[in-house]
Amino acid sequence: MAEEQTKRKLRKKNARPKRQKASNRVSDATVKRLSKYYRTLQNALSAEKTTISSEEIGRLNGLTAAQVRKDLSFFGAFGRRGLGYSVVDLHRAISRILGLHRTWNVCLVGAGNIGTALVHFKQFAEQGFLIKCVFDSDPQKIGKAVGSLKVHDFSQIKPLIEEENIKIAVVAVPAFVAQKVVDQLVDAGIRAILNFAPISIFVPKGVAVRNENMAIEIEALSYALSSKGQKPRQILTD
Amino acid sequence: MAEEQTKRKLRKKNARPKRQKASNRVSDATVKRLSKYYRTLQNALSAEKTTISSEEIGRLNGLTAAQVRKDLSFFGAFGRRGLGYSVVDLHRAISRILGLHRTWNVCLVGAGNIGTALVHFKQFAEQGFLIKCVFDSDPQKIGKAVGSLKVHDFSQIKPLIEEENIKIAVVAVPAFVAQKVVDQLVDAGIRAILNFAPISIFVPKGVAVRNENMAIEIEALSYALSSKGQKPRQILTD
DNA sequence: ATGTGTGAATCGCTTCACAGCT
DNA sequence: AGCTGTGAAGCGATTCACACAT
Repeated sequence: MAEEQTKRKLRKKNARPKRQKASNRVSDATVKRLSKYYRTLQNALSAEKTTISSEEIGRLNGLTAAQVRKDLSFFGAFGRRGLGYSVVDLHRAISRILGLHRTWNVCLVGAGNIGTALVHFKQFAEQGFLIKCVFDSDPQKIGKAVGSLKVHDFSQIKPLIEEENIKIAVVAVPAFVAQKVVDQLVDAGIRAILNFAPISIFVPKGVAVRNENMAIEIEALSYALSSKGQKPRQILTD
Repeated sequence: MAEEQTKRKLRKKNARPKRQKASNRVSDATVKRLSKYYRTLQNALSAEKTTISSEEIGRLNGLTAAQVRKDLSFFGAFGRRGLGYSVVDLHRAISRILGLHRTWNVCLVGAGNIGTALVHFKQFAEQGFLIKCVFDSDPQKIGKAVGSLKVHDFSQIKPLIEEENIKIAVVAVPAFVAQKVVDQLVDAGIRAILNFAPISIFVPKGVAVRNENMAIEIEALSYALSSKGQKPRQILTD
C-alpha cells in the first residue's frame, strides 16, 4: 500500500513486550511484481504457450525463480510440481488477486499537460481502468473537452463520482494544491489515489495512495551518473 | 572441531539473474528519499526558512527523523547538533550529491502520446534535465515538430547524441520494441535510461535504468481496493 | 535544552535448500 | 527426473537509543 500513510509515531520508551506487528500483509514489492507476472502471462497467452515455469517468469523479469514462487505462494498454490504453471490458470488467478477481472471507473483531477496525456493513455483502458470524468478548477478549462470527455468543475466532484461509482482518482495537479485536492477527494468518497504531484500527500487509514514521481526517477539517474566510480561517504561538506 | 566445512555442494545452481555484490552502495530507497528532501528544502527556501530539523523533513515526507538523519549520514555530516540543518547548505549539499547542480542534456525516444507530454513536462527542465532531441522510427512522425523540437529518425541517434553530449535517454516506445531500442541506445553511448515501456529491459553493467510504469501503480491500487478486509494467505491447499 | 550522528537492535524481504508431488 | 511450495537462513534496510555537540 501507500508509503505516505498518515503515521502516528508514538514514543515508546520501555518497549518490554515484543509487539506482535501482525505483518501478515503482503508486501508492496510483491504486489508490484505480481503486475509484472501478469503482463508476462498476457504475452505468454498471446504466444499460445500453455505452460510456464517460475524460472522463465523470473528470467523475463530479472528475478530469481524462488522470488516468483514465494510471491505466488502468498496467495495460494497455483502450479503443479514437476510441470510448472498453466498459463491460462495463473493469468486468471493473478487477475483475480489484483482485481483486474473487472473494470474500474476512474476520475482524473487536473486537465493540464500530464492529465491530458493520461486521458489518451491506452494501458489504463486496456487493463480495465476507465477514465469517466475529468475535473479542474480553472474556469478557462471547465467546459472544454479533453479527448471525448468534458472538463467539469472540481466542486462538482461528489455527485459525479457517486453517479459513476468512482473509487479511484488520478491526481495531476500542481504540488501546492495537491493535499487540498486529496482531502476533498477522500471526503467525496475516493478510496484510492494515483498521485502525480511531486509532493507527499497524506490520507486517512483505509485510503490507498501510489505516487508516480517522474522527477524523482530521473534524479536517481543523475545520481547514478554523478556517483560513478566514487565511493559514497566521502566528505562533501564545505 | 566441526567437520561440516568439507561438505561438498553438489547442488550447483545456475544462478543466472543479477549477481550484484551490493556491498557499500547507497540504497536506491535512500536516493529516492534524497530527492524528496531536496524538494522539501526547495520549499523551505521559498518560505525563507533558514534552519530545518530532521524531524520536520521527516514529517513533511511521512518518514521518521532517524530515517532522514541516517540517509544524510551516508554522505556526510551536514547538520549542527542542537540546531538542525541550514536550509541553504543542505539544499546545496543534496543538489551536489544528486548531480542537480548542473544541467543534463536528455533525448526522448518515442514521439507518441506519452513522449509528447514529456516534452512539455516542466519539472524536467526545472531540475536541469533538458530534452534536446526527439527520435522516432515512424516515417509519418519523422520531420514533424513536437513542441519546439523536430522529430529525428531513430537511426540518426549516434551522431546526434554525441553532438549534444547526451548520456540520458527517456524511452517511451511500445513494449515489443523497447529492448531493441535500449540496445541501440546503449550502443550509441547512452548511460542512463528512464523507461516508460511496460516491460523489463536489460542493460550491461554500468548503465542505469529506472522504470516508470503507470499501469503497475494503478494495479496496486486495484489490489488495495480488492483485498480490503481479506486475509491473504488463506488456506487454499488441502 | 535541543537535535545531530551513529552503533546496535530489530524488522522484513530475498535467497537457499530441500521435502514432496507429478 | 523435473519443478513447485515453503521453512529457515541470510542479509539489507529501518528504527532505537544515546553519546555528543551547540
